[in-house]
Amino acid sequence: MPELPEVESARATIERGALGRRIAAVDDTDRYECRPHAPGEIARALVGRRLVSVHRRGKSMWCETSGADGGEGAGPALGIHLGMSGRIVVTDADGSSIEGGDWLGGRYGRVADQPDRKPEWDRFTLTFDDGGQLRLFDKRRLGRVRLDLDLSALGPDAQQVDLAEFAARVGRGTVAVKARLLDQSVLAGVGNLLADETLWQARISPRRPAGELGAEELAALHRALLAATEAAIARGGVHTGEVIEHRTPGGHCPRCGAELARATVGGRTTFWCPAEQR
DNA sequence: AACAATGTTCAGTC
DNA sequence: GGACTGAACATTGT
Repeated sequence: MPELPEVESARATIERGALGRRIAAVDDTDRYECRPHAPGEIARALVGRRLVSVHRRGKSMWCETSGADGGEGAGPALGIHLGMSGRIVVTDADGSSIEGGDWLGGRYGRVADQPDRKPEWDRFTLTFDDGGQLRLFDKRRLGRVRLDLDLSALGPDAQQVDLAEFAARVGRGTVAVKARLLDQSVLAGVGNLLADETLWQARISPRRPAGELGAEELAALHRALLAATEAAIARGGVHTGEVIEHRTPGGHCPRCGAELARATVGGRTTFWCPAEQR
Protein backbone atom coordinates (compact mmCIF):
# COMPACT_ATOMS: atom_id res chain seq x y z
CA MET A 1 0.00 0.00 0.00
CA PRO A 2 2.49 2.47 0.97
CA GLU A 3 2.74 5.43 -1.31
CA LEU A 4 2.77 9.01 -0.17
CA PRO A 5 -0.83 9.00 1.11
CA GLU A 6 -0.40 5.86 3.20
CA VAL A 7 2.89 7.08 4.57
CA GLU A 8 1.29 10.38 5.49
CA SER A 9 -1.46 8.50 7.34
CA ALA A 10 1.16 6.43 9.12
CA ARG A 11 3.00 9.59 10.06
CA ALA A 12 -0.18 11.09 11.45
CA THR A 13 -0.83 7.90 13.41
CA ILE A 14 2.57 8.12 15.06
CA GLU A 15 2.11 11.80 15.71
CA ARG A 16 -1.25 11.24 17.31
CA GLY A 17 -0.43 8.16 19.29
CA ALA A 18 3.24 7.60 19.92
CA LEU A 19 4.92 10.90 20.72
CA GLY A 20 6.04 11.54 24.26
CA ARG A 21 5.91 7.95 25.47
CA ARG A 22 9.07 6.56 26.99
CA ILE A 23 10.65 3.68 25.09
CA ALA A 24 11.19 0.75 27.41
CA ALA A 25 12.21 -1.93 24.93
CA VAL A 26 12.99 -2.35 21.24
CA ASP A 27 12.81 -5.43 19.05
CA ASP A 28 15.23 -4.76 16.22
CA THR A 29 16.18 -8.35 15.52
CA ASP A 30 14.95 -8.51 11.94
CA ARG A 31 18.21 -8.80 10.04
CA TYR A 32 16.83 -7.56 6.77
CA GLU A 33 14.63 -4.63 7.76
CA CYS A 34 17.10 -3.26 10.27
CA ARG A 35 20.23 -3.68 8.16
CA PRO A 36 22.93 -2.54 8.20
CA HIS A 37 22.42 -2.25 11.95
CA ALA A 38 23.43 -5.20 14.05
CA PRO A 39 20.68 -6.63 16.28
CA GLY A 40 20.54 -4.60 19.47
CA GLU A 41 22.14 -1.52 18.01
CA ILE A 42 18.90 0.37 17.46
CA ALA A 43 17.67 -0.83 20.83
CA ARG A 44 20.70 0.55 22.64
CA ALA A 45 20.29 3.85 20.86
CA LEU A 46 16.60 4.27 21.70
CA VAL A 47 15.74 2.72 25.05
CA GLY A 48 15.03 5.41 27.62
CA ARG A 49 14.22 8.06 25.00
CA ARG A 50 10.93 9.38 23.70
CA LEU A 51 9.80 10.16 20.18
CA VAL A 52 9.40 13.92 20.05
CA SER A 53 8.31 14.52 16.44
CA VAL A 54 7.60 12.68 13.17
CA HIS A 55 8.39 13.91 9.70
CA ARG A 56 7.91 12.67 6.17
CA ARG A 57 9.42 13.29 2.78
CA GLY A 58 7.94 11.23 0.00
CA LYS A 59 7.65 7.71 1.32
CA SER A 60 10.32 8.12 3.98
CA MET A 61 9.55 8.95 7.61
CA TRP A 62 11.75 9.75 10.52
CA CYS A 63 11.17 10.40 14.19
CA GLU A 64 13.27 12.73 16.25
CA THR A 65 14.05 11.49 19.74
CA SER A 66 14.68 13.06 23.10
CA GLY A 67 17.80 12.92 25.21
CA ALA A 68 18.24 9.75 27.22
CA ASP A 69 15.97 9.39 30.28
CA GLY A 70 14.59 12.88 30.11
CA GLY A 71 18.02 14.43 29.85
CA GLU A 72 18.86 17.46 27.78
CA GLY A 73 19.75 17.27 24.12
CA ALA A 74 18.48 15.00 21.40
CA GLY A 75 18.90 11.38 20.50
CA PRO A 76 19.35 9.83 17.07
CA ALA A 77 16.61 10.02 14.48
CA LEU A 78 14.67 6.84 13.81
CA GLY A 79 14.09 6.40 10.07
CA ILE A 80 11.22 4.22 8.84
CA HIS A 81 10.31 3.14 5.31
CA LEU A 82 7.22 1.02 4.79
CA GLY A 83 8.52 -0.72 1.68
CA MET A 84 5.99 -2.64 -0.38
CA SER A 85 3.59 -3.72 2.33
CA GLY A 86 4.44 -2.08 5.66
CA ARG A 87 2.00 -0.40 8.01
CA ILE A 88 2.40 1.33 11.30
CA VAL A 89 0.35 0.08 14.20
CA VAL A 90 0.28 2.00 17.47
CA THR A 91 -1.38 0.42 20.47
CA ASP A 92 -2.46 1.55 23.91
CA ALA A 93 -1.53 -0.06 27.17
CA ASP A 94 -4.40 -2.53 26.82
CA GLY A 95 -3.28 -3.53 23.35
CA SER A 96 -6.07 -1.77 21.48
CA SER A 97 -5.03 -0.08 18.29
CA ILE A 98 -5.17 3.67 18.17
CA GLU A 99 -4.15 3.93 14.55
CA GLY A 100 -5.88 6.10 12.00
CA GLY A 101 -7.19 4.94 8.63
CA ASP A 102 -9.51 2.00 8.25
CA TRP A 103 -7.94 0.80 5.02
CA LEU A 104 -11.25 -0.19 3.55
CA GLY A 105 -11.75 -2.84 0.88
CA GLY A 106 -10.42 -3.26 -2.59
CA ARG A 107 -7.60 -5.44 -3.73
CA TYR A 108 -5.14 -3.09 -2.11
CA GLY A 109 -5.01 -1.69 1.33
CA ARG A 110 -5.95 -4.59 3.51
CA VAL A 111 -3.21 -5.95 5.62
CA ALA A 112 -3.63 -5.64 9.35
CA ASP A 113 -7.34 -6.39 9.07
CA GLN A 114 -6.65 -9.81 7.71
CA PRO A 115 -7.63 -12.69 9.93
CA ASP A 116 -4.43 -14.54 9.10
CA ARG A 117 -2.34 -11.82 10.67
CA LYS A 118 0.81 -13.45 11.91
CA PRO A 119 2.91 -12.15 14.79
CA GLU A 120 6.10 -12.70 12.85
CA TRP A 121 4.93 -10.06 10.40
CA ASP A 122 5.76 -7.49 13.06
CA ARG A 123 9.27 -6.72 11.89
CA PHE A 124 10.17 -3.99 14.34
CA THR A 125 8.63 -3.04 17.67
CA LEU A 126 8.99 -0.24 20.17
CA THR A 127 7.43 -1.06 23.53
CA PHE A 128 6.65 1.91 25.72
CA ASP A 129 6.82 1.85 29.49
CA ASP A 130 3.02 2.06 29.65
CA GLY A 131 2.84 -1.31 27.87
CA GLY A 132 1.70 0.07 24.52
CA GLN A 133 3.63 -0.41 21.31
CA LEU A 134 4.58 1.05 17.98
CA ARG A 135 4.96 -1.75 15.46
CA LEU A 136 6.07 -1.96 11.87
CA PHE A 137 3.79 -4.62 10.46
CA ASP A 138 5.16 -5.76 7.13
CA LYS A 139 4.18 -8.94 5.34
CA ARG A 140 6.55 -8.71 2.44
CA ARG A 141 9.51 -7.60 4.50
CA LEU A 142 10.84 -4.92 2.20
CA GLY A 143 10.45 -2.15 4.77
CA ARG A 144 13.44 -0.50 6.39
CA VAL A 145 14.22 0.84 9.82
CA ARG A 146 17.44 2.67 10.47
CA LEU A 147 19.07 5.34 12.50
CA ASP A 148 19.93 8.60 10.77
CA LEU A 149 18.17 7.95 7.49
CA ASP A 150 19.89 9.40 4.44
CA LEU A 151 17.46 11.58 2.49
CA SER A 152 19.99 13.05 0.09
CA ALA A 153 18.84 10.93 -2.86
CA LEU A 154 15.24 12.15 -2.57
CA GLY A 155 13.71 14.95 -4.58
CA PRO A 156 11.21 17.36 -3.03
CA ASP A 157 8.01 15.94 -1.56
CA ALA A 158 5.42 15.44 -4.29
CA GLN A 159 2.76 17.18 -2.23
CA GLN A 160 4.82 20.31 -1.76
CA VAL A 161 6.28 21.16 -5.15
CA ASP A 162 4.77 24.18 -6.85
CA LEU A 163 3.98 24.17 -10.54
CA ALA A 164 7.23 25.82 -11.63
CA GLU A 165 9.40 23.30 -9.84
CA PHE A 166 7.18 20.41 -10.87
CA ALA A 167 7.38 21.40 -14.54
CA ALA A 168 11.14 21.91 -14.41
CA ARG A 169 11.75 18.54 -12.79
CA VAL A 170 9.18 16.33 -14.46
CA GLY A 171 9.01 17.88 -17.92
CA ARG A 172 12.38 16.83 -19.21
CA GLY A 173 14.25 13.80 -20.48
CA THR A 174 13.29 11.16 -22.98
CA VAL A 175 11.87 8.63 -20.56
CA ALA A 176 8.17 7.98 -20.32
CA VAL A 177 6.40 10.50 -18.06
CA LYS A 178 5.31 7.75 -15.79
CA ALA A 179 8.91 6.67 -15.21
CA ARG A 180 9.74 10.29 -14.45
CA LEU A 181 6.91 10.51 -11.91
CA LEU A 182 8.10 7.33 -10.25
CA ASP A 183 11.70 8.52 -9.97
CA GLN A 184 12.10 9.40 -6.29
CA SER A 185 15.06 11.66 -7.00
CA VAL A 186 12.85 13.77 -9.25
CA LEU A 187 9.83 13.84 -6.94
CA ALA A 188 9.48 11.92 -3.70
CA GLY A 189 6.28 10.07 -2.94
CA VAL A 190 4.63 8.94 -6.17
CA GLY A 191 4.23 5.17 -6.49
CA ASN A 192 2.80 2.91 -9.14
CA LEU A 193 -0.87 3.40 -8.35
CA LEU A 194 -0.72 7.11 -7.69
CA ALA A 195 1.13 7.56 -10.99
CA ASP A 196 -1.58 5.71 -12.91
CA GLU A 197 -4.34 7.65 -11.17
CA THR A 198 -2.63 10.99 -11.75
CA LEU A 199 -2.00 10.34 -15.45
CA TRP A 200 -5.55 9.15 -15.90
CA GLN A 201 -6.98 12.24 -14.25
CA ALA A 202 -4.77 14.46 -16.40
CA ARG A 203 -5.64 12.47 -19.54
CA ILE A 204 -2.01 11.98 -20.45
CA SER A 205 -0.53 8.73 -21.74
CA PRO A 206 2.00 7.20 -19.37
CA ARG A 207 4.25 6.46 -22.34
CA ARG A 208 4.67 10.05 -23.53
CA PRO A 209 8.31 11.15 -23.37
CA ALA A 210 8.46 13.50 -20.37
CA GLY A 211 10.35 16.20 -22.23
CA GLU A 212 7.69 16.44 -24.89
CA LEU A 213 4.93 17.54 -22.59
CA GLY A 214 3.71 21.09 -23.12
CA ALA A 215 3.22 23.68 -20.40
CA GLU A 216 -0.52 23.09 -20.25
CA GLU A 217 -0.09 19.36 -19.95
CA LEU A 218 2.42 19.76 -17.16
CA ALA A 219 0.02 22.09 -15.38
CA ALA A 220 -2.78 19.55 -15.75
CA LEU A 221 -0.47 16.82 -14.45
CA HIS A 222 0.53 18.91 -11.47
CA ARG A 223 -3.09 19.67 -10.65
CA ALA A 224 -4.04 16.02 -11.00
CA LEU A 225 -1.19 14.92 -8.76
CA LEU A 226 -2.24 17.23 -5.96
CA ALA A 227 -5.90 16.31 -6.33
CA ALA A 228 -5.23 12.57 -6.44
CA THR A 229 -2.89 12.75 -3.46
CA GLU A 230 -5.29 14.79 -1.38
CA ALA A 231 -8.21 12.53 -2.22
CA ALA A 232 -6.19 9.43 -1.39
CA ILE A 233 -5.22 10.78 2.01
CA ALA A 234 -8.80 11.80 2.76
CA ARG A 235 -10.26 8.49 1.64
CA GLY A 236 -7.78 6.22 3.28
CA GLY A 237 -5.27 5.24 0.61
CA VAL A 238 -4.29 5.24 -3.05
CA HIS A 239 -6.46 2.21 -3.66
CA THR A 240 -9.50 4.50 -3.42
CA GLY A 241 -8.49 6.28 -6.64
CA GLU A 242 -11.10 6.49 -9.38
CA VAL A 243 -9.33 4.26 -11.91
CA ILE A 244 -7.65 2.03 -9.41
CA GLU A 245 -10.58 -0.32 -8.88
CA HIS A 246 -10.77 -0.79 -12.66
CA ARG A 247 -7.08 -1.44 -12.84
CA THR A 248 -7.41 -5.12 -13.62
CA PRO A 249 -7.13 -7.12 -16.85
CA GLY A 250 -10.24 -6.40 -18.89
CA GLY A 251 -11.10 -3.35 -16.79
CA HIS A 252 -12.80 -0.36 -18.38
CA CYS A 253 -12.31 3.37 -18.12
CA PRO A 254 -14.86 4.67 -15.59
CA ARG A 255 -15.18 7.86 -17.63
CA CYS A 256 -15.63 6.71 -21.21
CA GLY A 257 -16.03 2.96 -20.94
CA ALA A 258 -13.14 2.04 -23.22
CA GLU A 259 -11.15 -1.02 -22.23
CA LEU A 260 -8.03 -0.04 -20.35
CA ALA A 261 -4.68 -0.75 -21.97
CA ARG A 262 -2.06 -2.61 -20.02
CA ALA A 263 1.70 -2.63 -20.48
CA THR A 264 4.94 -2.30 -18.59
CA VAL A 265 6.05 1.31 -18.37
CA GLY A 266 9.00 2.43 -16.31
CA GLY A 267 9.44 -1.16 -15.21
CA ARG A 268 5.99 -1.34 -13.58
CA THR A 269 2.64 -2.72 -14.66
CA THR A 270 0.64 0.19 -16.02
CA PHE A 271 -3.02 0.65 -16.91
CA TRP A 272 -4.39 3.58 -18.86
CA CYS A 273 -7.30 4.60 -21.06
CA PRO A 274 -6.08 4.46 -24.66
CA ALA A 275 -9.06 6.52 -25.80
CA GLU A 276 -8.61 9.48 -23.50
CA GLN A 277 -4.99 9.47 -22.44
CA ARG A 278 -2.86 10.87 -25.24
C1' DA B 1 4.17 -23.97 -10.25
C1' DA B 2 5.05 -19.81 -12.37
C1' DC B 3 4.26 -15.07 -11.96
C1' DA B 4 2.94 -10.57 -10.23
C1' DA B 5 2.84 -7.48 -6.28
C1' DT B 6 1.35 -0.25 -3.85
C1' DG B 7 8.91 -0.76 -2.52
C1' DT B 8 14.27 0.54 -3.39
C1' DT B 9 18.79 -0.34 -5.08
C1' DC B 10 22.59 -1.59 -7.67
C1' DA B 11 25.13 -3.27 -11.72
C1' DG B 12 25.48 -2.58 -16.45
C1' DT B 13 24.87 -0.10 -21.02
C1' DC B 14 24.54 3.81 -23.89
C1' DG C 1 28.83 11.94 -15.27
C1' DG C 2 23.92 11.55 -16.63
C1' DA C 3 20.13 8.98 -18.46
C1' DC C 4 18.12 4.83 -18.73
C1' DT C 5 17.17 -0.53 -18.21
C1' DG C 6 16.67 -4.68 -15.90
C1' DA C 7 17.53 -7.73 -12.33
C1' DA C 8 17.76 -8.50 -7.49
C1' DC C 9 16.04 -8.10 -2.99
C1' DA C 10 12.05 -11.05 0.74
C1' DT C 11 7.75 -12.70 0.97
C1' DT C 12 2.93 -13.52 -0.04
C1' DG C 13 -1.03 -14.29 -2.85
C1' DT C 14 -3.12 -15.84 -7.23
